[in-house]
Amino acid sequence: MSKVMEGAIHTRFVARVEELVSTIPKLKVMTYGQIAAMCGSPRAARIVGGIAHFGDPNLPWQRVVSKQGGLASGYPGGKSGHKQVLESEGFIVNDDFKIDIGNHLWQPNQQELL
DNA sequence: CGAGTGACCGCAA
DNA sequence: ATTGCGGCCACTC
Repeated sequence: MSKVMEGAIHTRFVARVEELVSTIPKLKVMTYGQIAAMCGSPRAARIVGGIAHFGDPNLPWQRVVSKQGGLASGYPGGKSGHKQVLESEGFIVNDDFKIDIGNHLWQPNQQELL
């Protein structure tokens, strides 16, 4: 993977992604593609994944999932670890390591709409 | 400039 | 429904 995130280098894109992730409230999740789109690159979901792996560990990366609600294989402890973290936050994780994003999906825009 | 990387996404069979 | 494959894009060397 590009060593962008490994070196914890803050590029424009990375900064936006991290900032966005930091705004995800509890019991809410965002998809990689969604995040990428909001950061200006709808097709850069993979990049977001890379940032998730090597980005700021203080951020709630556990609230970032795939579009199908699938957990992250690269999460510390694997999907199992990811699952436990989510469950500890109150999420309901299936045996398939998936969550119901339809029920938890967070859309920052709705913040303004309120 | 060209090639390689990946916690993804979407389409085809 | 599941599996496989290719494209994708920000970034580095």
